[in-house]
Amino acid sequence: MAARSVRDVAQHAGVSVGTVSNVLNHPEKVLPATVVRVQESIDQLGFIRNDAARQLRAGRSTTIGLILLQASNPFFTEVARGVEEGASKLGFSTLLGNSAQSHRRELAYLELFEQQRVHGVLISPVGDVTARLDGLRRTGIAAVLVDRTGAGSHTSSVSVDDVAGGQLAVEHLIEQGRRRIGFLGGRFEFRQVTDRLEGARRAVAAHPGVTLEVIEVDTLDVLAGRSAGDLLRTRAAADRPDGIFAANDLLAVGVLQSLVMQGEVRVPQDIALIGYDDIDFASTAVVPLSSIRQPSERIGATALGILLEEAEDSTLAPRQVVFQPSLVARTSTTG
Amino acid sequence: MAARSVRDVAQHAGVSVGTVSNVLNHPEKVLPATVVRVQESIDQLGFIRNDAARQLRAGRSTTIGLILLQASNPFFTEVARGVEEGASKLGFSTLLGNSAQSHRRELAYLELFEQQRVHGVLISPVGDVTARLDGLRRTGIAAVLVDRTGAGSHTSSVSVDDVAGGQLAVEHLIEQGRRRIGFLGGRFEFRQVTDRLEGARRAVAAHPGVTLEVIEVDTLDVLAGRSAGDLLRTRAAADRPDGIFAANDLLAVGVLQSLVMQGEVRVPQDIALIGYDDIDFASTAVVPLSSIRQPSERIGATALGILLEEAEDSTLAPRQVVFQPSLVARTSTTG
DNA sequence: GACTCGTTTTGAAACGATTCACGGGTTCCT
DNA sequence: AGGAACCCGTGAATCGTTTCAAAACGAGTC
Repeated sequence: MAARSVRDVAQHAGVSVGTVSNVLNHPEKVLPATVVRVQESIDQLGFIRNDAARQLRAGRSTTIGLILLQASNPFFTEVARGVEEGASKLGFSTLLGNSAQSHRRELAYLELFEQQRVHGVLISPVGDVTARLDGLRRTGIAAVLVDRTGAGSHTSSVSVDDVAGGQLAVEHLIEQGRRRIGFLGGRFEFRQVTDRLEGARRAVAAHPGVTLEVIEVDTLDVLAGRSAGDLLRTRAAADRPDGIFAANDLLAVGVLQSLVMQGEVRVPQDIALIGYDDIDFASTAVVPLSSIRQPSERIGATALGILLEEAEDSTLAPRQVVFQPSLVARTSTTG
Repeated sequence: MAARSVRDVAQHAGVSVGTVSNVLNHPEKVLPATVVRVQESIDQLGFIRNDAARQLRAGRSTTIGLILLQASNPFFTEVARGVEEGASKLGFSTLLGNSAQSHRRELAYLELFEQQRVHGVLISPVGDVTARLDGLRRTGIAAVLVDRTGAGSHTSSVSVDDVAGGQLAVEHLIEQGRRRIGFLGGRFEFRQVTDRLEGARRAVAAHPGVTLEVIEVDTLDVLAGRSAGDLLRTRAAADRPDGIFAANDLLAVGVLQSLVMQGEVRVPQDIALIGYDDIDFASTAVVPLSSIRQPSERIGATALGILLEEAEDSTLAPRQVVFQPSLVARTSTTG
């Protein structure tokens, strides 16, 4: 019942509403004694600012809208954490939406965020949202793409160089003396996957005598990895790869289970194995798994930074930040 | 720049602002022809409702505040998904806060949510927030506890019966013929852990001849499980448990790796193993892991339901809903 | 033509915080 | 003493939406 307003506080403290507002927002403009008196009234009445009224006046909120492609993916969870921490430090809150790879849901969130007049939008898009984002910008809402390059559009972006990641992985395998590289992956409609393969291709091309075999799977999970591993085990040792680069860690863990469980193939002695993403489970796998690590939290924090700058000054030229992934070498490649 | 308001739309369509508002909220009260005309103006101008103004008028928002104990924990992620999906279906949005087990952050979120005049608050609390929640309720903001019982307070709650879960796990081991049960766990300051142990105790007590050994670990992760497994392996077969109940799946996976990797101890022939939580990795472990499953999404959805009811009618008596966990039997216990 | 009903639309009054042009008061300078 | 400069505080106007009493209109009835 007790929803106190500035008016109540003003009355209680014997000042005008304007003064109460100034105590809240520009205390330096108010006589210290008055500040104290008003503050006491605020505490006594349990007054809490009504954010809706603030926003209405201000024209926009202090909330950042964040739309994730897939909330269950640890990579995005970490990106979100980076955003959230940075935002709360600066007094912004975060409204989180999970598009779950649905373009429809993604658009619904954009509409919701526009209704809320959010301060800005961070999005790892499913479909083509450039037009929609341009529309937002016209109404004064900045937007930044996450984990996708915005090259060619008016939108800034923060992404990771997956080609470099693939190259890093395969070059590491080659350095460990491997000559018959296998790329394990699938769902080539995802840019991430094709980029990683492209990186693998480049690494192989730079080293004469090294061959690349592409082993396609239907999904990027543990079970798919395990069946791929089962298949590899049936081959003659000379006929199978001596180094495998899996498009993600789940696949790699599956392969690992299949190879190691039977004791026939040793990792890394017979086959060196490297994954991608460096999920928590990579380091605790039966054989600690080498992987490629993306600076997920930094991606989120950086995207937030750019977003806030553009929210202040909409004339800034769009920027495309591309982070470089890094190699995490563990037993599965180094022995 | 172009932030159209109802006034703009009204002018463009040649009607009054009241009519525009009615088209938006009570279209049945407006002549169909007028609805069409107004709708066209809305589309042409690209008008988007200002939510802040709506909320200001309505007195509260259509946002649900959700405060999670630990966003990185899959259990809470799933709870959040349950809340989020239910909410968006009903036209509510979700504001997500991660207290990360910090009481300070938890309080900060509560304050933020009160400023936002959220429709209601769902919280898995760190510290004692009952007083704060009572305060919220007095200002018309409902609150429901998640994954913690609110017995004795004015607050409704939705939780899981961890005692029953522990009992279920150990009874399952006993049914499989195991007589020397080991409970693997630690951090006994967490109610969850002690409850699960209590459940194990009860199951053992109900079966004469069955013994229970508590094996304490410092953390609840894979590495701790692995060292515990290493320790067990050094014991004589007759002297070690023939059935192990781990306080969570991470521990269980660690034990599994240690036991199975050396080939000395077979799971489940020599030692049957069951975990808790049924995380994704349980089913894809080297030996598919039996586990206790909590209906996480349903917890979230149920909590949301109660919250919305209480938000409509604040005189409702608080309810304490306790869900029963279920057994997921896999190879690690059944062979 | 005057009347009543019922339907549709109108427009002003909220909601609560912020802003800003203004007024009253003091200090300091000339 | 007159006035400029400054400091504090005031209160009405504003943001955009919803609501609701009242007005406008049309159709039907006597």
